Amino acid sequence: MAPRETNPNFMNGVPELLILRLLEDGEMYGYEIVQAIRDRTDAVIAVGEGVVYPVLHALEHAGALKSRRKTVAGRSRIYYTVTKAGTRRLGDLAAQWTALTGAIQKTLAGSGAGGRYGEAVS
Amino acid sequence: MAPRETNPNFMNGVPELLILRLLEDGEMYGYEIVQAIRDRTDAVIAVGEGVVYPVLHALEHAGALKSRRKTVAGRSRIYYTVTKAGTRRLGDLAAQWTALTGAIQKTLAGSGAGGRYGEAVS
DNA sequence: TTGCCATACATTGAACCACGAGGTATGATG
DNA sequence: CATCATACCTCGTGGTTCAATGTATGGCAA
Repeated sequence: MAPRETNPNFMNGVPELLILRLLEDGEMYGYEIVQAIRDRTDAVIAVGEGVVYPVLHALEHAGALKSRRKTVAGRSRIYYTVTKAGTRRLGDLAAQWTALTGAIQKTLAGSGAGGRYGEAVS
Repeated sequence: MAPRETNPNFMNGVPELLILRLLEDGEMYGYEIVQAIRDRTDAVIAVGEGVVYPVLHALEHAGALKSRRKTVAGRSRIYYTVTKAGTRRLGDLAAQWTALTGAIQKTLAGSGAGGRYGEAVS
């Protein structure tokens, strides 16, 4: 038989994708990102700080982000910016995501004459 | 502080969704489902048997599927059919999935004038 | 007739990611 | 002066998915 070959962790890294995309529009700090995601998705997606901070650190460590400290109103913030490598990574993740959702969408829409689940909800 | 409230396991259950959707078009057996998913998605999504069988058992246990044994060409197969409860479940999952991808899509498309990541790939 | 591969079922251990809870510290508000 | 919102961080847990492995049978070729 064909030697297994399934695609590993096929739908992870969405927080990473969202974070990179938000930062693409301008520098932000962690706490701000948490709220931005909640706000822009009408709370459909709400990642906690326990998700965001580790991702931020990992991305910086991987060279996809760079940070600078800044103190605003006595508050110390760490602003993150996307590097060139980060933009590439964003492109990759976005492409993967598009392929994945496309495939699922296609399956949902299917060819069945009966119920159809691929249409918009509202 | 605002009592946390993130949305738990926000993108799981995709295999379950696909399996239910496939079975909606007619009864199938496990091994067949594994290949159907790979075929219909052009191998973009490929779940292993180790994913499919447990899901099948769980769904049957939950009353969303019912099964019947059938021997074809000396091969013993277990065919699964969606129950009324399964159809409901499928509807729920599909709605969740639509909401989720919609939210992500919106964020990807964003308002940024620069790069846009929400468009189709090809 | 003896391997070998595809079919067809199933289980298991590890890996991974996201989650929630908790922890520190400061400024504003009452 | 106490409480809340800001702002950072880490750790343990839990749920899913993964690859690997196991069993058994049928078809096909050497």
